[in-house]
Amino acid sequence: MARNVEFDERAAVSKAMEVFWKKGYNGASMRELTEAMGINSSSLYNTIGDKHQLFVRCIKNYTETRMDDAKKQIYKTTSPIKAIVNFINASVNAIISGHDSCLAIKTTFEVATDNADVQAVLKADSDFTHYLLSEMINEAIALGEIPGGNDPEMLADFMVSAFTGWHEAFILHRNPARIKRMAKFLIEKVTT
Amino acid sequence: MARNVEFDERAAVSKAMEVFWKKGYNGASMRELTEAMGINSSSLYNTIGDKHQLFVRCIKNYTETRMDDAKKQIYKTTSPIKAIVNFINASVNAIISGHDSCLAIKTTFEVATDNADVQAVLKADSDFTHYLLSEMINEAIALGEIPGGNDPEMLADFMVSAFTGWHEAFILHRNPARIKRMAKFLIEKVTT
DNA sequence: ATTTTTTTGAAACGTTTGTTTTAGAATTGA
DNA sequence: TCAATTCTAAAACAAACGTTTCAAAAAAAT
Repeated sequence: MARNVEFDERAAVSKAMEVFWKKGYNGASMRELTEAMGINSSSLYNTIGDKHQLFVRCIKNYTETRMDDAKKQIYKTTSPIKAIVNFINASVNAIISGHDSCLAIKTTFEVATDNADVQAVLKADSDFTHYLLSEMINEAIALGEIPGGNDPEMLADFMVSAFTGWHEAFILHRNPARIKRMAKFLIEKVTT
Repeated sequence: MARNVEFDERAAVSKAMEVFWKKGYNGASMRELTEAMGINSSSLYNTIGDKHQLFVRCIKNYTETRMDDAKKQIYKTTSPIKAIVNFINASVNAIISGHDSCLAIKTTFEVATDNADVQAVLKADSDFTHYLLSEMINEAIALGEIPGGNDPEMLADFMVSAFTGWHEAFILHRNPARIKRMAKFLIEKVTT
């Protein structure tokens, strides 16, 4: 038989992801991407495929990494309500620590509107976070940590939506205090 | 002297705006834009300028139209609290009635991150909405329509952020009921 | 060691990109 | 009416786009 693929596909996708993150789908060129990945375009087309397929791999890599991190962070927390508050605070920190916003949100507005593949990946990511939060809220209610007056699924939706809005607010106003005040209010309204 | 510009600049910008709205900044080509505007590229470059200047004009047109509409809707409302609730419901309707999301939000994530001109236009729009909501909340508190326990500026921030999050949620899940439930919760938490 | 298969790098593919040029039509003020 | 000026349309611009081709290098299996 013959030789095997030389480059590390995982690492290459990770590099490409950074380019898409900074420039967006339409703003990133194949030349920038392959240069960042350290491979030739022929290698890319032979293994991963075209620009669209590469992009799908990149956002999958992004969402999977994020889902794993969320799981890790949740399962080491002692109580449901602490897990919820930690989750909110982690989101705040991610927003105000400056990195180029969130790739999933950027992609939702740039690509998901008219591309089913991409929309499905991002929906799955959103569903996962939604499920995670719903579970925590249900547990918190069961333990009497928060009142049961509101639908947990709605609360989970509301939290996820809030995070997205905070990202936009921070891009426009660059003011960490405003984000923190909103987070405080959200915690108060969700847990009491 | 000599002749005047033949085409209607206002109408042309409005047509270009629709193209940017659907395709995004990087996704829209000058040929698509000039074709939609019904003019030749030489006319465009002679009057408005290059792609970037055209884009700035388009988002200014978008935000100014929106600000005018908001003013009209507010000033014909009888009480502050009704104005606030109407504002939230108008936002919900805009989201679930399907149009290609919101141009301002799309642009915030695609362009505002690394372009100061565009960021300034969108920040001005955000500041306007923020001011409008803050005023209404202040009046509602003064009239005793809602409790004064929370900072009106923070509440205004929170509302604007929520709207953005709902846009994302609707793109991913296409479920009007989920948006309406969140709106009901927001109204409840802001007004009681 | 040789054959076989696949990867690789560099160059080239035809399009499309944003923008400019050029020649002529049009409209104004005198 | 005529000269002055500025508009418009079509074509052309170089550069960049996503993608493919092709010959040579590489490594697996026989």
